[in-house]
Amino acid sequence: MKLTSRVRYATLFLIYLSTHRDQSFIKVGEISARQGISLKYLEQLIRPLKRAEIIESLRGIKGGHRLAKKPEEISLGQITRIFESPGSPVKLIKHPSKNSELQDHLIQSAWHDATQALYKKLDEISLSTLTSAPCRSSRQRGGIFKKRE
Amino acid sequence: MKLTSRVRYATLFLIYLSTHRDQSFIKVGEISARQGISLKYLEQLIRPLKRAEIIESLRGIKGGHRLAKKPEEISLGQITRIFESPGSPVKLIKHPSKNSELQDHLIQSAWHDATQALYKKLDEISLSTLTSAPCRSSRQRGGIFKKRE
DNA sequence: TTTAACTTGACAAATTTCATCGACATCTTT
DNA sequence: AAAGATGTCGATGAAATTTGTCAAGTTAAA
Repeated sequence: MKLTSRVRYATLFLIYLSTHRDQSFIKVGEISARQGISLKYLEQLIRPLKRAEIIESLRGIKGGHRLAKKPEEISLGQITRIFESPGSPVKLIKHPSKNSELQDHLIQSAWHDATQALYKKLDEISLSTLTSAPCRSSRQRGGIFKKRE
Repeated sequence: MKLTSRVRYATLFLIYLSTHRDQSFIKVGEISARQGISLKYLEQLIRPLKRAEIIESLRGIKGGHRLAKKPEEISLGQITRIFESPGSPVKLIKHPSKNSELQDHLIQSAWHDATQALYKKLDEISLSTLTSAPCRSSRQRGGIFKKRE
């Protein structure tokens, strides 16, 4: 599982589209400027979203992007998987050792289980979950990003 | 939230230590070779773990590493936070716009809530959860890493 | 005690990937 | 045709990942 600015930017972008479904076809520059995201980079991230048929785009002076699905049908899990590299994310195990294969594979699958639990959580979180969330927990606290001393 | 190979490697390493608590002081090369992880890179990842007092190390010919805590006291959340960059992970919002600040902040905090939900999940998953997991769900299925068509 | 073997620890360099930026082509409305 | 938007391609800088060199600590044998 890879969770970098790609999925963050893409999600921010989709949330914006989700909360502006009335004004169809929104321009990238609008979101880029207001959310502080690089315009050209965001444009690159939009292409995979379009291929996945999560959004649809229109060129021209009145062009822009809009959601191709309902917000409740788009989950963080989908978005994350879109930006996952197609290659095998779990490396093959080299075995200079002899009979300890079972142990090694168990370790790999332990990590596999962890990511799966995470994906399950991500699949539960949809755009509508995020925008109309009643369970806002820590808006006023310092937040989850405390620095370590 | 940043979830890259760092936390994957570190977790794989810690799981190995967790399942070999009888043989105290395990060498990095052992894990590196068997899990297919770059030796020198893994050595770099071990240092932050040591600073966080999750493991303790010993040099010399009989040296190596071992857990400094019980497996149930070490969570994926801790590991992830250790490798988080100290800088602000959520960008400040530039405002060429006028009065739409509320909307923009809501979008940012929506993402904030999502990552927080993830961290909460990560905090629930400890090393002992992973190693002695009775809830192995999809060992035989294709797994979570299906490619998109 | 000395030496050799083997380990982690500290840097540094090289390579790949991520993120940003720029130039130009393409599409669509006016 | 002109304007304003997306789409494609390539270049650039920063960060992540990999690899290499050497110093320092620890054990065991000579």
